[in-house]
Amino acid sequence: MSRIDPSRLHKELSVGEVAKRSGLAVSAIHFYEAKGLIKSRRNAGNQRRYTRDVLRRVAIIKVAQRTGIPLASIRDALQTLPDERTPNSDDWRQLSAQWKADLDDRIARLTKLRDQLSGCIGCGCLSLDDCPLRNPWDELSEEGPGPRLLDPE
Amino acid sequence: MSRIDPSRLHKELSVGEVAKRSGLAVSAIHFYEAKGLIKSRRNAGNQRRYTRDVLRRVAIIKVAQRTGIPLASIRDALQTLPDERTPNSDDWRQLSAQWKADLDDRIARLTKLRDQLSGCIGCGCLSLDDCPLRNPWDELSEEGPGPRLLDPE
DNA sequence: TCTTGACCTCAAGCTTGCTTGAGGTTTTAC
DNA sequence: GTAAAACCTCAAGCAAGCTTGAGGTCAAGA
Repeated sequence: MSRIDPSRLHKELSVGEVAKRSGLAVSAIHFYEAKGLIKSRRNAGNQRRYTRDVLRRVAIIKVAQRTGIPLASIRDALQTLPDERTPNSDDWRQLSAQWKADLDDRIARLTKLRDQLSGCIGCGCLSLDDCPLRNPWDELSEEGPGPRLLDPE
Repeated sequence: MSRIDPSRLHKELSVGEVAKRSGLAVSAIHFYEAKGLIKSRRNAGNQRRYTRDVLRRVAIIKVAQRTGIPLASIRDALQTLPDERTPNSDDWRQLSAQWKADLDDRIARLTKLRDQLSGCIGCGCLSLDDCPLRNPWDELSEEGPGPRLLDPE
């Protein structure tokens, strides 16, 4: 009775298909695989074949990236998922809760910075040693451009 | 009557002194100069000598960096200041107002992302095409790691 | 005077997240 | 059966924001 063609439903995906469906470049998918964020099997001709759960994984990766999480951390998080299993909503709940906490933190720090900036606009206190903007020691180093190696440890 | 020694007050600063007082590495100061964010004159022995306003400029640079503004933009902003003038509080007002707007924007986008994340935690909708997290087209690309070249144009 | 320590100029390296290109194989469509 | 499209593997490149190193000069103190 099913109108769904099982051969189509269970077909593995080539990189090109994953790329199209995920909106990523093929090279990015190769890259993610090289970095251990996703996996594939190879067919007889050594071409990558993906199971459909890769689409969900990629979606998760993209969301996490938007929150500012570096790929290495995303990889670690994804590795907490049982291997080769399509991430289910419990998995997603866990990951997203963690990432939401990170986001909350980043938002809080940016907001604090903004408020200090507002308070300091025009005050000229940037020259004073007690200006809050010049003494950011109560804030973790921002995620933006800058030297990670110098992050407070 | 002044107890302040003018020779000390008007002394130019060496890179090392700027580094110590600003908390930056000497190499970073060289780098900023190479990138046109700050300037120096050279003494007879070709060593850099800075006027004290460099400290304020550096402070401004650091604040701007914390907001996530790239160095090139900071340089452009600083170049709107009359050359060789110590930035005063009017200058600062202008710059910081602009940067505050940027910050507001970034915060807004992160907040929206967080709210979507909250709404989606556990919903499993990451697999659906109409999940708000999978359709971020109403948000500008985040400032975090990721391909700038693919930013929506 | 002489010895450090601070300074100088390149050039190259590092990290993150990919892209691009070269040179070659496989799959697919006609 | 063949040509084009898609795929493969490296290697190198790019951007940002610096750091590190090499090789050499300058300045300040004993």
